Amino acid sequence: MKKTNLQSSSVTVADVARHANVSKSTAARVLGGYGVTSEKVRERVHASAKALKYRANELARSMTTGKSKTIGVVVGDIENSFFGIAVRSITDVLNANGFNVILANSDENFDVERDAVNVLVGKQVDGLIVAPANRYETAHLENLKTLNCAVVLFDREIPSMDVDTVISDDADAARNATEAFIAAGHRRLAFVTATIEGGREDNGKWRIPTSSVGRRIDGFLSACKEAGIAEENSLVVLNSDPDLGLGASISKLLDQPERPTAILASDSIVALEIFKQAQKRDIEMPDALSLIAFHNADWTEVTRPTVTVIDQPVSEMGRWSAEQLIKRIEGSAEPALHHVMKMKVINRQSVTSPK
Amino acid sequence: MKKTNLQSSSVTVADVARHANVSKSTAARVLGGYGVTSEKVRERVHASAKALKYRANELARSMTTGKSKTIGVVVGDIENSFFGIAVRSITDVLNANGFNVILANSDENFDVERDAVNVLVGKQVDGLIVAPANRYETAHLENLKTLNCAVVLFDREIPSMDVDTVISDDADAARNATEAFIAAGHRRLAFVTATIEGGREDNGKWRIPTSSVGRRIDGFLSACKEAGIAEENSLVVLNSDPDLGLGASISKLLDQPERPTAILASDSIVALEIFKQAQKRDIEMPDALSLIAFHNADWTEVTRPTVTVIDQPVSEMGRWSAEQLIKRIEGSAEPALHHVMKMKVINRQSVTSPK
DNA sequence: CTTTATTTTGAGACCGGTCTCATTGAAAGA
DNA sequence: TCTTTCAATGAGACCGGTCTCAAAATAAAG
Repeated sequence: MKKTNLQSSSVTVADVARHANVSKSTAARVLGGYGVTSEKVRERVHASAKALKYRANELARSMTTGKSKTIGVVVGDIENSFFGIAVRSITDVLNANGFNVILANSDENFDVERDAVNVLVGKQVDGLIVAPANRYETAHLENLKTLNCAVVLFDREIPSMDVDTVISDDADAARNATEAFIAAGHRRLAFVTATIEGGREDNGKWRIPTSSVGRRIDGFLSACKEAGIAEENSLVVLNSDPDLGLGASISKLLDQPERPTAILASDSIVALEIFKQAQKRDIEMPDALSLIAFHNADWTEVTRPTVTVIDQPVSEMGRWSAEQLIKRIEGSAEPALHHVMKMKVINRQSVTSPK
Repeated sequence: MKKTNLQSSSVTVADVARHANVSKSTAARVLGGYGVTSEKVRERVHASAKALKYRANELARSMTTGKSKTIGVVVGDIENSFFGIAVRSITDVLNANGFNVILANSDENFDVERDAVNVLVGKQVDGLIVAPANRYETAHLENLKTLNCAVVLFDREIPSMDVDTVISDDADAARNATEAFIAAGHRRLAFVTATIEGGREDNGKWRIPTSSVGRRIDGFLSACKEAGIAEENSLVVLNSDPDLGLGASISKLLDQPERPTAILASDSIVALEIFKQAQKRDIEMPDALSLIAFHNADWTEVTRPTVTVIDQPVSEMGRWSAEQLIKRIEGSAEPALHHVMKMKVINRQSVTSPK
C-alpha cells in the first residue's frame, strides 16, 4: 500500500530514513558520514539509499556547513593558452582536494571582473583565484577580507593589497631579454603588449593596469636607459585603440620608416601577430627583425625561425596558487606570501645581430 | 545602544529587516525583487541593505527556488585550444543569460567524466554541456533524464541517446581531405589521432570511444577504400601506448621505411607534434610529406609551410550548445535536436603531390 | 539485579532565503 | 458613517541538509 515514488523530484534523507525505518538524524549521519552509527543501521540505510537512488544535495549541505567546496577562478581570457594552462593546473589541484571551480573571464575589463567576483561571492565560494585586470582598482578584492573568502592573486600583484600572490620575475626577465637584444647590437627596440593604456601617473609615466605588463615595461625601459638608448628608440606599444585591436598598432609599428630591429612581445598572442605581420611584409626574421616572446607557447618551436622565449612556469604558478588557497581555507594564518617565480629564457633562432 | 555588527559573519535579510523596521517577509520581497511593496518601504530597506552591506546568499536562494543558475561544462582538456575556444563561447552565452559555469576536465577518461558529472549533479546544476569521452559508456548521462537536469552533448554524439547534440560533419570533412590527398597523387596515407583504442567491435573494426574521431576515421577509410588504396597504405594511428604518449606513435610512423606521404591529423595538437617530428627528421614539407589538420589553430598560418586545415566552427558550436541548453532549461519540449555544422577546408601550403 | 557509564538513536532547531496565506489599513463605494 | 475592496505587510512553513542535546538502549561495574 506504499505510495510508489516514481516522481523525478529528488530523494531526500527524510525519504531514505522513512524507507530504512530510522530517524532523519540517523539516516543523515550515515549518509553524511559523520557522528556515530551502528553497523546494522549503516547497512540498512545504505541499502535504502541505493534502492531510492539517493543523491545528496550539495547545496543544502553547503547551506548548513557554510562550506561550498567551490572556488571561483577569474582570468583574462581562457582562450589564451597562458590562462588555459593556468586554469588546468589550478583545477587539477583543486579537484584533487575536493573543490570545484567556477570559471569567469574578465576580458581584462575591470567592470566585468568586479561583477564576476561579486557573483562568485554571492555563490558562497570558499575562495577565489584572480588575475586582476587592474592594479589600481581593488575595492572589490579588499571587500573579500571582510567576508570569509580566501583570495590568491595570480600572475599580477596589487601593491596595496597584503594578500597571497604568485607572480614571475617580469622585470628581471624583460631586462635580461632587452639586454640580450642590446648585446647583439640592437639600438631600436620595442616592447609590444595588448594591454590598453590606463592614463598617466603623476610623474608622467603611463599607468599600466596589468601589473605584470607594467613590470615588464619597467624592466625593458630600465635596460634601454642603462644602455643609453634614446627614448624614441625604446618604444612601448600598447593597444591604443581597442576598436582597431592590436593588429593596427603592430601594423603601424612595422610600417614606420625607422622600425625597430628587435621586439619584445608581452605574450604569445602578441608574438604570433607580429610573426604574421612580419611574414606578410616579407620582413626577414631574424635578420631584419629579432623577436623574443613571453610564454613558451607550443607553436614557438615550429616556426621558421623558431622563437626565443621567456619561459614562464605557468603550471607551477597555477599549482602554487591553488595550494596556497587551500591552506588559507584550511585556516592558515601565516602572513601573506608574495611568491616570485623565476623565468628562464629559452634561446632559439629569432634573435641575431641587426643587419 | 544598538549592538554594532562588525562581525565578519554574513548579513541576512532578517538583519536588514530588523534595521529597516519591517518584517523579514517584506525585506525579502524588496531584496529579492518579487511580490509587491510600497515605495517608502523599498527605499528604507535598500538603505538598510546598503548600510549593512547586505549580500544575498545565492545558495540559500537556489535552495528554495530549485534553480542554481549554474551549468556544468565537461570537456576533455581545457588546455587544448579547441576546448579553450569552446568553453569561452559557452561561458559568454551563459553568463550573458545569468548562468555561471563550473568547469571540469575529463582528460578523455570515462571514469573521471562520470565522477565529474555526478559531482555537478550533486551541486544541483541546472544543466550540463558535455563532450563525452566515450560513446559506449552512457549510463551517467542517461541518468540525467530522471533528474531535472538538461544536457547538451558537444562535438560528440552518443548514438543511443536522444538528446540535443551539436557536432560537425566529421566524416565528410575527413573524406574530402583524404580525397584531396588522393587527387594530388598520394597512395600511402595515414590518419593520426591521440585517441586511445577502445578494443574491437564484433565486425573486427576498432572501437573508437571518441565519436568525432570515429567518424573522421570512417570518412578517411571510406575515401581510401573508394580509391582502391590498400589497407596497409591507409593507416590509422591511435595512441596505442598511453604511457609513451602520442609522440612515440608518430615516431614509429615517420621512421618506418615506407612512411606515408600524406597525413591527416585529427586535431591541432597532433598536427603540431607531427610538424615537430618532421622538422627534426628533416622531412621536407610539403614535398616529402603533406599534412592536413583538423582545427584552424592560430599557429597554422605562421609555419613554413603554412598548414592546410579543416576549419571547425568551434565558437558557433559552443554558442549553439549554450543557447540550446538555455532553451531546455526554460522548458522547451521540442524533440531533441542533432545539429551538424559544416566544416570547410582552408587551403594553405602543406599539401602537394608526392615527389 | 541494580546502578552507572557508554554507545546509539531521535526530536527539533537552524542555515538564509522564498512563498503562501492571513491580517492590516486605507481608499472607494453605498 | 459603514461596508467593500484591494494594496501592503507580517507570521510562519518550507527547501534538504547539519548539528545539538536529550532520551533510549546497551554494556560494564558493583
